[in-house]
Amino acid sequence: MEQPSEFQSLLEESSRSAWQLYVPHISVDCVVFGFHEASLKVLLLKMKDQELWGLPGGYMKIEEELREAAVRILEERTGAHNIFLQQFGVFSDLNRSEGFFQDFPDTLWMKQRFISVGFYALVDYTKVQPQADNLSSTCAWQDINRLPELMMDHRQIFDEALLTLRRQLNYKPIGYNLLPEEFTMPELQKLYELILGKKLNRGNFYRKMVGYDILEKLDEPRKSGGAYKAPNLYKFHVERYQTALQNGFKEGW
Amino acid sequence: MEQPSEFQSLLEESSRSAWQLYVPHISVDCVVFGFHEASLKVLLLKMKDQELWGLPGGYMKIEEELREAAVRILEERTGAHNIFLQQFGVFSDLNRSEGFFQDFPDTLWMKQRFISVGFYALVDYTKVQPQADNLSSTCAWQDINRLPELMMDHRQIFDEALLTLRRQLNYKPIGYNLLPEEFTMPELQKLYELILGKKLNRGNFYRKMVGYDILEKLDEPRKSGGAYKAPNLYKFHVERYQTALQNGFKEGW
DNA sequence: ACAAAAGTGTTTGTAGTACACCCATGG
DNA sequence: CCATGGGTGTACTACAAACACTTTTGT
Repeated sequence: MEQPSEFQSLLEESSRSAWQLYVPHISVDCVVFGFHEASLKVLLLKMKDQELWGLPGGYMKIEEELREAAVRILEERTGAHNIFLQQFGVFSDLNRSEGFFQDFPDTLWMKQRFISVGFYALVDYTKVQPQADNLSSTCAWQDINRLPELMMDHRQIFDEALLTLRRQLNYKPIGYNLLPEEFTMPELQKLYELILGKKLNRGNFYRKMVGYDILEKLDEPRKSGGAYKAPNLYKFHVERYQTALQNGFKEGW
Repeated sequence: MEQPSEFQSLLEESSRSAWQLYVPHISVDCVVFGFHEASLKVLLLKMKDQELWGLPGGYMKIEEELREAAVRILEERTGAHNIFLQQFGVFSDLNRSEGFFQDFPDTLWMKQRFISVGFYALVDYTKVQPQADNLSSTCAWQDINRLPELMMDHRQIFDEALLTLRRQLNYKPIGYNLLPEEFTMPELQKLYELILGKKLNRGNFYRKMVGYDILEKLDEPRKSGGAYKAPNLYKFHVERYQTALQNGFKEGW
């Protein structure tokens, strides 16, 4: 008999309390988007003793609702509060975790069949302190265009999240949640371009954003240590932002 | 001690086999839309011994995926095959079934906490034979504008389904699944108006539909037993329909 | 001078909305 | 003739897309 790996010992330890704490068969996976240095990032965990990365996830406590579980998981992983969360799909393939757990004992909590509910989250990169959990060695931001290989069906979950984010760009408070309090117009445009995966015309974008009447221009431009003209700073006018979102920026028919 | 009601006996009977057959804590609820006599209908079940109605639903078998479970449930309730199914949300409130089952014994399968995944379905009214299940006395179509009181959170589930249907009207094969093989332009327009809850301009609707290039006009008009001019019959050109849907009829940005 | 940012103008094309007109046809 | 259905014309509006010009500002 081989020695169980350290990873397996950890799984077994978490497993013991899990049976009491959580509702079986149901899990939550979160796709956390952040925006930094002109690129769109996702928060990933590198599993201990494994080359694979995974999405932050967890289980639903007996007395919890799904969304509460997602909030709790995200607060543990990011330290941030008031995170924008949106459910986007359920993943129930029979064999979705088969490959990953096949070498581990059947009594593990994690080896049950799980139906996973996907949430995507939008966070202010500057407010997040990525924290690994007890099964992972690292928690880090990764560029969405250069993702490492992901465990189980997490790649599919990520793709679905990004697709949903794209579709909801016109209707949901997306800039508001991904940008710091104060930001510049080029930053906002870059963010939109990254989400949509294509260039947008600057002049048109400017007019459109100003036209929505949800931005407040601040008096002072960014005190740039860099070169060239300092860009104007903006912040969202929260109240008008909320009401604009009620109607949606636009809809069909 | 009171006698257990007939309804309770039935619950207890179903309960016994359920523990072996199904994955606990996970259920499926279906909002089945049909179109008939110029109104939009939903398939509902009237619970035995109860005044309340409920959505057709069920549980996921051990070796089943969620969608397969929904398909099975719908085939049992409607007799129809190849039903268009779309997942639209997860309902996980802690107390979502509390009120309904409070007078029944705690050992009942149904009294567990369930996380319910909502699917909406679009069916050809003429192909459906509503079938009650063993807990319900009636399975019947109800006008969406005159729904009876629904059990648990089924009203909320229905509302969410209708909202999703409305939003997806431009992107998904909605007319195709709700109408019989052959239909007239006024019928198609009426369907759209019912889903959207508002009148549409006839001329514009006609041009738009013809412009999508997914309809085939048939040689013969409807041999109307009624009065006035016989309307033209159309059917969907399945192939062009599918490709048009790939792209979506329209998108933002 | 240069490069980035800001603001505005113009043109073209497409799509939705509203209204109106004419024809066809079955009773 | 009338009510319904079919098909088209047209004008107004909104918006997107592409492009261009100007001005401001920090190094």
